[in-house]
Amino acid sequence: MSEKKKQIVEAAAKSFSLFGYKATTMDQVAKMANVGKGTIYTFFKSKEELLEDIVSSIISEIKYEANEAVDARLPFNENVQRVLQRIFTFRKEHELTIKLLQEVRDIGTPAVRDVMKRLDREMIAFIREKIEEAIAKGEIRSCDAELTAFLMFKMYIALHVDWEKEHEPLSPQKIAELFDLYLLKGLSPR
Amino acid sequence: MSEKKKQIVEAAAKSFSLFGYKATTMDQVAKMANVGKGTIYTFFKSKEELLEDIVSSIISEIKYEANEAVDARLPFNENVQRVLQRIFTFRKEHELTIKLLQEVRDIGTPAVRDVMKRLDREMIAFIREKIEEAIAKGEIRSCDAELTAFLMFKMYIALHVDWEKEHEPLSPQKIAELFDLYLLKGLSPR
DNA sequence: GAAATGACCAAAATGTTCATTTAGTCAAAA
DNA sequence: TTTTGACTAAATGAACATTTTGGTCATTTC
Repeated sequence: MSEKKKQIVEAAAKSFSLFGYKATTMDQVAKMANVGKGTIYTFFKSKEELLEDIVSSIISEIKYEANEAVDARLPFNENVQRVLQRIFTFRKEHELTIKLLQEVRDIGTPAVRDVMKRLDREMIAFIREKIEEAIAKGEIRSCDAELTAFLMFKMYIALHVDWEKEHEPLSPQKIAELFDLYLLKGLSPR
Repeated sequence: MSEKKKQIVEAAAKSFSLFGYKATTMDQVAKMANVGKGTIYTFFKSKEELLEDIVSSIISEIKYEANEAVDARLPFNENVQRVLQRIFTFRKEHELTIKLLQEVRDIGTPAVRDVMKRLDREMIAFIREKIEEAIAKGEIRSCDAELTAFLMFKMYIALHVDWEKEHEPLSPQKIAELFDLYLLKGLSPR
């Protein structure tokens, strides 16, 4: 990747993270990246594409981290927990992700909404792969992998995000325990 | 309840249902109810309180219907399914509920958002009661009833509402099956 | 001559003004 | 005592002016 492009992406990521997508202007990005505004448009055809590119990097990063969390020697239920925990820890600690999720909640910027939806979809697809692998290996009984991944994801959001809106947060141990009790007991091999 | 009050409540419910909460004016309600606007304020101290009163009725109605769905001869897992199905069928078919949920989604009227949140909370409280009864009777193993009710509710929304945003809708049978497979298997008595 | 640039432009966002609408009140009527 | 609708202060939104901003492209730079 060209040096200029790298500067642009870094500047944009920093500005999005500091001020949000909407509040970041292309002039701002150009200035922060020390390039002319026109240069940005030789690499990206629009502001939205710049955001998409950055979010694609985030997705790769999360997938990488989630894979790091997998330990082939552990059973499926422990690994799926580790993966989900990594994904949501990332979501909760990564500056840019936090800012973008805030922006969706508070302003609802359509471009940001779309891109965060894609992030969710890709996370579900990632979990789905893990489930399919586990089915192939006979670690869990056969099931609709897409649906199962979807439910796992939604359940994790419920426990990790929604519950805290009206109750005391749950400890990671508690979440793991609940996840095991409710979702995984139903998937253990017959 | 006085005749006038009944007229007012009916008119308001009809107007909220047709035009939404925000687009309904108190003059409109007064006209539809054939009363002077001032009369409304002898029964309700504000437009918001009028909405709250109407939603309270809806809550009672749903609770009544959900109780109707319970058959004491059936096991817990079937009853909880029947209750949840009734609750969500109501949500999906009741004109006023539909309109108010749309308004929250499209405009985000704060008063409506608050009142629909209360509806959710009360539904969770209702399910919680059923769970506590089942625990007392030894039909299911002991668990955090609030948390379990919360998860059941969230899972039903995921299957009934969220899944359809990007996939083919699930049949009621399929939902029941999934619910049983994932959530209830983990609750069966040891 | 390929890459980079920033002045430029149309369009979108934002600020401003002002007439209309609306939730809520209260003196008068029923 | 109960009901009412004209009234008011506040909220809304239509209309217009101004500024900002994403994106382009003729010109410059190396």
